[in-house]
Amino acid sequence: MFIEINPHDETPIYTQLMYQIKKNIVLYGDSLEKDLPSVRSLASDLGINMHTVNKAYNRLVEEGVLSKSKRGYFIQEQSSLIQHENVKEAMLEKLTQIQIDADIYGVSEQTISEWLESIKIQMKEEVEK
Amino acid sequence: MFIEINPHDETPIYTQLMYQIKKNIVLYGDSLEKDLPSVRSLASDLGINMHTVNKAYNRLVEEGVLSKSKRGYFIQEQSSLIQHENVKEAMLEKLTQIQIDADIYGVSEQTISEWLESIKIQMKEEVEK
Amino acid sequence: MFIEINPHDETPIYTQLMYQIKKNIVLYGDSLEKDLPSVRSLASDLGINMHTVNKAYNRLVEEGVLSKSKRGYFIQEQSSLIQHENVKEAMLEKLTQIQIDADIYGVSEQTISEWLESIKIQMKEEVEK
Amino acid sequence: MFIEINPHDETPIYTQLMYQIKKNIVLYGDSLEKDLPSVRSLASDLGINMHTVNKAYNRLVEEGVLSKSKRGYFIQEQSSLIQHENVKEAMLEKLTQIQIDADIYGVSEQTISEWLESIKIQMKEEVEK
DNA sequence: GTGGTCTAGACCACT
DNA sequence: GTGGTCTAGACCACG
Repeated sequence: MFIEINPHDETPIYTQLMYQIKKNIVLYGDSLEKDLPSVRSLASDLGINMHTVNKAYNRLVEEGVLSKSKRGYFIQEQSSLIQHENVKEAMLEKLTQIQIDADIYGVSEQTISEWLESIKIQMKEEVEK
Repeated sequence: MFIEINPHDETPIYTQLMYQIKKNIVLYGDSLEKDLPSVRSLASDLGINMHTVNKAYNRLVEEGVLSKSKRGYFIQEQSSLIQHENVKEAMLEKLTQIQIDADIYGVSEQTISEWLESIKIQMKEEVEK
Repeated sequence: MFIEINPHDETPIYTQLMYQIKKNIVLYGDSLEKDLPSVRSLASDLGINMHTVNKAYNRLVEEGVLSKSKRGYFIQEQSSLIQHENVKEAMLEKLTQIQIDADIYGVSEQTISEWLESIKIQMKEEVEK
Repeated sequence: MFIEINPHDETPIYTQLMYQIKKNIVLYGDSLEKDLPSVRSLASDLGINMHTVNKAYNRLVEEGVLSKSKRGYFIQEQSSLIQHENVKEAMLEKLTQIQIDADIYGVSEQTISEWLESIKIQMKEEVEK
């Protein structure tokens, strides 16, 4: 797990954490340890509070990305992931906002495609590091 | 201006307002009145707080979508819109999150394209109403 | 809202709160105020911490019983309640445990029906108080 | 004894164990060996901690389902089972919660009866395996 | 005044 | 040593 938190970012730490964890799963997939670091150890590693990690973990359990037991948190098999309605709604809202902003700022569809491509490339490069 | 606010939504009202105004500009463009309703009247029309309208207007001024004068707020000429760095960053962040969620939930690029299409169609239909 | 918390009960306070709120909705339904007391005021009324109330409220939002906005928490229209899988699973697990315990302790089906009846009657009586 | 433990489940392992043992008694009754596997052997068979098995056994002794002697744990004669107050209270609490959830989610009494039926059928089918 | 987030620290249940 | 729960208190965003 390679996790980076930017404390000066305005997006909540727990949200950053959620996406960092998802990113790790997407990038490293099956080669990752199935059991996640304990809330407390990850918290101290990242220099943040235990409760913040806890919130991120539990949100991911709600989303179906993780599972929890009395022994800790685990990465769910990707195949068993069912797309939750809330997640879809959140994606649609973001897409709508992107569409409106693109229209008003004159950002072409092609530009957006290029941005997406560069995001993907950047993610792939992180794997190879 | 056709503006709909959902006070029971989790997204801040001022954000909703910003996108509703942008949407109107995108959809109706030049056929719109250039001067916006006064802060007070819009607030009372929508049944929301004056400060909230103020915040939305001022943010849009910062983004370059509106301009402010002694006599009120005006829609900027679209041609003069400069893409602000903040806006681009916000769009990139949303795109990154969408990309990660799409990967982890197995949403194909095609599905996302379809979603985008339906968003556009839905917006066009609103014009014809 | 008539809410009673038993601090000596082993079931978590936030769980007790969840069921107390649901009970109020079931019993008093439409005659209830749609907006709930603020997390902080309810917390101080009950002599418990704000975060505990918060947790109960948010869980109920997840279950679809409440909705939240920037202005506070609201009771959802009962008609719009969709039964979440998690809730059904929890109910099934409880039923299974009840069934096993009933079998092993020789509690007849009739006795269980009687218990259920008395629970219902007790709840109705609380309304009339 | 056919015992299945799901270590990734949220319900405590010792609780799972307790119900699995009770289930075996209900299903196979007198045809079961009266003496239970030793704490150590069951723990290693199931790949769980010794203390966990111990806790489950001791709780069942408290409930009157098992008895303990120098030589190990034994299944009590069912006829001698006295219904403990704690057990009844636990059952009543579960029933109350089920009742409230059923009311609020619009689950009819008939549906609950059907669920109970399918639970019973499922348990019977396990015997025949 | 509303909730959201984050921190700090304590005690408990489970393994 | 794992997470769960609860408390206390601070600061911030929103309205």
